[in-house]
Amino acid sequence: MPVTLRDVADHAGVSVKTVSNVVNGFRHVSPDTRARVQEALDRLGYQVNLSARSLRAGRTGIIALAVPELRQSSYFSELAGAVMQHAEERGLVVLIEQTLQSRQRELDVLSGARNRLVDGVIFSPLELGPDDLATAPAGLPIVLLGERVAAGGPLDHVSIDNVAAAREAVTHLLRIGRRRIAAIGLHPDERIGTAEQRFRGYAEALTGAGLPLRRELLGDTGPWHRENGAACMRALLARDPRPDAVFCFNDMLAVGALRELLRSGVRVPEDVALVGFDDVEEARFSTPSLTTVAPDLDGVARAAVGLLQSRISGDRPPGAPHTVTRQHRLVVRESTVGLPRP
Amino acid sequence: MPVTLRDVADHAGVSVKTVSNVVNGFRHVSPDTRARVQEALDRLGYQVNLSARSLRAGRTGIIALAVPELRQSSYFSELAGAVMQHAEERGLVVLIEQTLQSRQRELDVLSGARNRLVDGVIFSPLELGPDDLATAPAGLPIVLLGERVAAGGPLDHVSIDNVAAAREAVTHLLRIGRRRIAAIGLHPDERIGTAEQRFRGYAEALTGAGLPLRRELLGDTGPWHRENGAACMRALLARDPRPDAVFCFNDMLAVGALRELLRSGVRVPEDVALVGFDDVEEARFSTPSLTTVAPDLDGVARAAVGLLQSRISGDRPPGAPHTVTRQHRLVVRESTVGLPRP
DNA sequence: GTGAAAGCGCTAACAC
DNA sequence: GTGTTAGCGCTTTCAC
Repeated sequence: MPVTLRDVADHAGVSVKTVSNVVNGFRHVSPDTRARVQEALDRLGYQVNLSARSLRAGRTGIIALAVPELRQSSYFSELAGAVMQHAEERGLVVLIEQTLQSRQRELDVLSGARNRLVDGVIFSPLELGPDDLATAPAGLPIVLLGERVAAGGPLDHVSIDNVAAAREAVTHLLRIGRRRIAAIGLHPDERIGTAEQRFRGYAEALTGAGLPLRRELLGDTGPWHRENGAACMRALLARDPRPDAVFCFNDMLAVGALRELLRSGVRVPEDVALVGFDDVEEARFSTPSLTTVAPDLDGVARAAVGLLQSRISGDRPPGAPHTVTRQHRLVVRESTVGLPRP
Repeated sequence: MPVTLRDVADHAGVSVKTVSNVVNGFRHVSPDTRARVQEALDRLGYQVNLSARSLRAGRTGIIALAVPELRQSSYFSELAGAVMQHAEERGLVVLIEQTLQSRQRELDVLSGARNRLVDGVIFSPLELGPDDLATAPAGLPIVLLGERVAAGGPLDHVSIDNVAAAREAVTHLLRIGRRRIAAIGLHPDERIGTAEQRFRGYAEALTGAGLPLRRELLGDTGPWHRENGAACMRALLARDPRPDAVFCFNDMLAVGALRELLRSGVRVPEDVALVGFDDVEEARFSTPSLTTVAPDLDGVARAAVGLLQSRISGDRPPGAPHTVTRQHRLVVRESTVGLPRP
């Protein structure tokens, strides 16, 4: 049987209000009373009932993080770790929600149908576009991550400059002399979203160098998982011309592509250079290690939690959405420049 | 302003109770009333207030999953994904808690101090031992994962047979002719826990083959992260005798060790064979791919959620702890047997 | 089949 | 400085 304020009050011979004051560190309590109450608190092992407090306060202190999935995408688990860390610093706990490539599940996140006891949501959508945002009720604070929904929409938004980052990645490949640069990770049915932006950066870099976009070098995939990277690489290797470099839209695809290249006896980077995106830990430890775009993950997480909390606390009333763009940098490793010459 | 049952009741011209009946699918409501209420529900966009329902019910439908961290250990993020999936099938949501190698944080998990609005906890401890379990209040259902707290303790417990699994892994190395088999991941200060059990299996396999335990082949590490695997491997390579095989206590260590071996020009598996533990996705995609012990992760997750729910629902009153041991199998890949002969 | 009322545990408002 | 009271939104008796 849980111990209530009432129980403690009875034991200490005071009112519930006084116990509440002590529990919440209210200043104006006589030392004598405070001591007596504290003793009763300890003896009975009182713990606040957060459901009751939440009901009263209209808040739970829980925020949701809605991501596609944790199992096959290291980026999202690293992101989750970062978000949890920054949330904790602000006294929030995080409830993670997997949307699992389901449009319906993403809509549920937006409407709050799935989690009605969270104060707000940090949401990395995969399926939804700007039109769907109309269904977001004004009541639930939402911060968007990633590029699925373009900046300028009705919601707060944190991202990096994906177009510029992709352009830099491909420019690096051009600079080391590659000309048949393939891309892996295209989602041709999408007009918006991260895939589209990274493709745009890729296309801009090629065009800027006076190179054509070649259909044979464009690798469509489903979800950005390792096995899809491998399958896509296999398809590219069978085509003519063979690429001499590959820009993968995330590191999972790159890891899969790398596996396939090495399995086929293709040398990396001598025959084919490889660039990924996200800079997950795994990229530092593959052989060859992976050149990749490193987003400021902690900056993204911190900004997202901060924006969300400013909405929850009411510091920023609904409307006037903010867009935060965090830094990124290209981390050059062995998959493009090879081992350091001894 | 959130819509309450009261609001809906007023709009539909019925009592709060009737609306509640409709919301909860109570059978004995006349079709006519039900339709009118439903219409009001839809029109006003009613959503239940879960804080209120939780306060009333004494339950929140949230369970916590307390793990060391998500960012550097793929195993725990894959585990988290699996737990979330099985929890959802049972109508529960999961709040993830990182204990970050902190003894105090683990104690807080146990006492429920950190999360007092969860109905129960699935807990994978790293720092705590059996003695600490005394501090677990009977009120909060807890299911333990892993071997930190030996079976037979006061709490429900789900794991695999780590000793047997480690023995099989090392026996495989013996069978392919290795004799100087090193181990990476020892925590020499610990008397219990996963490291101890995997070491025990390692030792049993060697002893069973009539081989001595050699101090030079034992690699102590801190946390089981990639960089520690690399550092530990570097140390082992500098010693005499050089190992001809390495059993890493998890896949992160193995990935780090592999990186270091390849960097040093050591051929895997020809010069040094490598075995990991956990079978994270990354192990399938490294080159060479990693021989590793695959625990029945879904089985573990399902059992943990099931045990926890049976405690929460009261199906199993406090006491009479269950221990569930799930299967494992050794997945043989290139890091021990090389590429398949064409 | 439907309604009235009590109360889950807490905190804010107000009295003393 | 401390106590009393009302009420957050819901579900659960118990009447009708």
